Amino acid sequence: MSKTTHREDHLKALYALGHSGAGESEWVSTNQMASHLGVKPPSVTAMVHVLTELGWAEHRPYHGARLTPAGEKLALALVRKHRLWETFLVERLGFEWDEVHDIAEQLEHVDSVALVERLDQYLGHPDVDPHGDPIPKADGTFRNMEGVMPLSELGEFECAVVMGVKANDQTLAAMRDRGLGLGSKLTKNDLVTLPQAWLPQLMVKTS
Amino acid sequence: MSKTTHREDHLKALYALGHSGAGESEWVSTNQMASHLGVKPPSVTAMVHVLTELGWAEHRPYHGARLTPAGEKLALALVRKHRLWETFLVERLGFEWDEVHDIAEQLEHVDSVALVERLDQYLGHPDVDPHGDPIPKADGTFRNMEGVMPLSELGEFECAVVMGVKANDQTLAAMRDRGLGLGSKLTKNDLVTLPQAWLPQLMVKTS
DNA sequence: ACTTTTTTTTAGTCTTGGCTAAAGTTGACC
DNA sequence: GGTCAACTTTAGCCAAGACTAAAAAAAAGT
Repeated sequence: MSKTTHREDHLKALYALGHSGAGESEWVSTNQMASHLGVKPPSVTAMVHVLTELGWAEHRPYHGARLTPAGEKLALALVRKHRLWETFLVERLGFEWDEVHDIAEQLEHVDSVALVERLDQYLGHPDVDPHGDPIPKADGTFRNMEGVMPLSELGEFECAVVMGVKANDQTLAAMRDRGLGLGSKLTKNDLVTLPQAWLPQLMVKTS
Repeated sequence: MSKTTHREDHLKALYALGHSGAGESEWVSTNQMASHLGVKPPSVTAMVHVLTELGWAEHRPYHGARLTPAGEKLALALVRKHRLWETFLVERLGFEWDEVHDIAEQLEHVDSVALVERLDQYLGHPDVDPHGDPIPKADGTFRNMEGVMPLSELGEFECAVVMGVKANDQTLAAMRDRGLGLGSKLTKNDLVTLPQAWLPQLMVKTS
């Protein structure tokens, strides 16, 4: 991996782990990043220092790290690229939604602003990727995701529509085998017939 | 750059410099490779040793290096990827032929056999890239390029068609400004009106 | 054929990012 | 509040690939 790719991977980890909730960028521990990146903690400490030097992250020793606004902007651009490529792979090349993550992981590091913008245009400025995750616009704004929540947190409902999925490739493939996809309609009955592990992973909206 | 990317770049250099003529893989000097890759000769020597270890090249000290059949196969796969991506960028994303080399240089290192094959299919199994260079098939075979030669080597002719261009991005842009492209028709008159430096770069076929 | 120049390789150093082992902090539990 | 466990950082080492400077080989000139 290039110097740049390494930095980008750590930026993305910081972003991914610091935005699990709905709020602002949260402090992320070295251990969390290390296990997320498949690397040992000391390596993360070293890279966090580099990101700090670059003004992309701040570091409170023994406490954690988080993105600066500048770092957040860069991270969002990476998320944008990743999700646009995933959309391309599924919509245009005919891949399944469980096959595209690793390929997009490589494509997102290609460095060309013109390429991203042309790809976005070619795809018709999509709002969400094949997993229902919103695609940031070039200015960093997001599609509004109000009313979407995990199926496990839904109380009483009659009918819900799948708006997104948070799962690994293996689970995604299993869901596909079951006929589940974006837009699938669910009823109360599915709460007991679907694998229980899937309930927090299925992001739905009542209709 | 990753370890793999570095190796691939040296393989490609070996391929590009060893196939200028029509014959088999020729011996390439360390200096040639170094200047082609923008690197100093000792770095090339080191990498050639690595490629030799891997069975992709052979090295005759103080004489040069050349690809083994295994290395040639890998190099051809890289050329295939590069030219397919260039075709995608021009045909689908609307880039100009002088804008795509550097982007394709990055895209070609993405590692996924399925991606290349789907891309090839999506593009309709093109025979040549936007510069008229033949795109190797998955099995390594090429489109037949008989009868195509540099305009400078053409003797008497009435009308010639541009089948390919061997030029850097700057020259490509200048040719585009002149209205030159694949399929452009040329006459004897163009031999004197066109910049003389272009004559060996324009690959043509009499019609 | 011998010397000189050019090219190539070897030797040794630097940078970047990874690792293990040891030292330093933090926080939790009595 | 003291001790202990968990987590984080520092220290020191390795690998890969780049570089410069020096040695070795090949090529060229006389």
